[in-house]
Amino acid sequence: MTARTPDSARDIPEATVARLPVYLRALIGLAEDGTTTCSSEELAASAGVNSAKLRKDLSYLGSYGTRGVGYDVEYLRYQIAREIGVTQDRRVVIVGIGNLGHALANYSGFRSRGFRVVALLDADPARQAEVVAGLDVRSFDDLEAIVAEHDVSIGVIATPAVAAQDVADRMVAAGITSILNFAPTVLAVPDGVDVRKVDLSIELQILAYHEQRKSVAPGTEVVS
Amino acid sequence: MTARTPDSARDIPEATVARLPVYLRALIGLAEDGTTTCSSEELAASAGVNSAKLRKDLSYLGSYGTRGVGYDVEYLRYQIAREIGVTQDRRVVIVGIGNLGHALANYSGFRSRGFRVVALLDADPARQAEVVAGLDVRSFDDLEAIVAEHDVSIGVIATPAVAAQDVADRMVAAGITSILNFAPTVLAVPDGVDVRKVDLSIELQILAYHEQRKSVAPGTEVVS
DNA sequence: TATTGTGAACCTGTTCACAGCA
DNA sequence: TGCTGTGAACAGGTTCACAATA
Repeated sequence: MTARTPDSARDIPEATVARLPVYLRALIGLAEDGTTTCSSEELAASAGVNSAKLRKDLSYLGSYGTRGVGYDVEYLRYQIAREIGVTQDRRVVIVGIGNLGHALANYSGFRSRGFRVVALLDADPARQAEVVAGLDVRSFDDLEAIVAEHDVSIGVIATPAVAAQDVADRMVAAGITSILNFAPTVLAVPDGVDVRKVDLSIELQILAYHEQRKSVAPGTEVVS
Repeated sequence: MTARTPDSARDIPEATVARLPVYLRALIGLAEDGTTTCSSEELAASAGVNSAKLRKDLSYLGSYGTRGVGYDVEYLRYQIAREIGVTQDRRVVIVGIGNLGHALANYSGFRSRGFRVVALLDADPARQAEVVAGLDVRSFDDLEAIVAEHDVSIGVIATPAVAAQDVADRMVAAGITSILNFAPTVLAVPDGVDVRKVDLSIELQILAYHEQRKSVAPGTEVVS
């Protein structure tokens, strides 16, 4: 008597959602190698997880495998792509076309995964003369018009930290509900807006912590 | 009778370690604003977490606050910096000087947080003519010599996916035990080597998943 | 009195181990 | 027989609520 959608189970755990793109990439790799069927063990190895976790994750989507055989690579690939929602194109704007913005604009992984960069924006008029990755760099003031015109669903912030909150506020006001933030700052946004952050210096500091602990000889911690 | 180190408690949970750099940044911001003391509530707000979590996290480091008063900003800042290990400089090499490698080499957050980029390496001889961020781009073959000479502790991989595993293998062989991987691929490394990955297209796909679910009207999931 | 530090309860995520099935 | 799918046990992380205390 449990209510279900016809085509996809609800309530996929967040940790599973974060791994689905990894599985998708692994499946694309297997398909390119000509593999048509794979076991949970093989796919898990390609994705860098253990097979129990993989099977548990896939079980939240449905039963797409065959007992005693494994998974059909193309079929599972399609099912995961549909679940993530990368079967339809998503429009992206990038704000802040410095070094990082350049790199993001030129990143080929966007196109190949259903994301289309429709505009590059920068507040600095000097940068607005440039053409990057085949797109004119436009004024940040055009944000609202561009979001409305292209039905933009994701905003990428690659500005300095000091500008990031203002950019986020403007994005939210313009109707964007998903933000990927590369600026090293905490963003405040209303409920219903998703923010994910990518923070280089935090990643380095986490590595530094573990590095520091490695250099201490094991057993040293016991003290009188 | 529990054994302890004199200067720092062991076994800090991984989730806490990942937040310490955020607290550190928040404290630096407060210090710049001239704040000398703050409550867990204030610091938590700056860091974008709730105060119970903040206090629990800090409790793993020791008792650095004063009941009824709060935390001394400078003192806590130093304690967290020491715990993370950013009080001593760490040497970094970046391999793969394309768009992203350029951006990383020019990123100012490195220096300000105790990380020093000592070399930029690329396998493409055409790129080895360049000077980026004041450093010559050198041949990837120089990796071992550079790691030995500068006591490099962290390697950053910003190459295409296809080259990343080879680069990681060479880094590990050269003695690097911490890797930050920007290439969209799963790296296999021996035990004792830490890898953290930053993957733009995975972040976008996670956002796309949530975006897709927002566009479905709530309550739609109940069927027949 | 105001705020920290923390046991206990709760929740989320992972792993185990095996029943179910092609 | 071999591999998936999953309940149950376990581990890790978060939140609550209050005792400890400057």
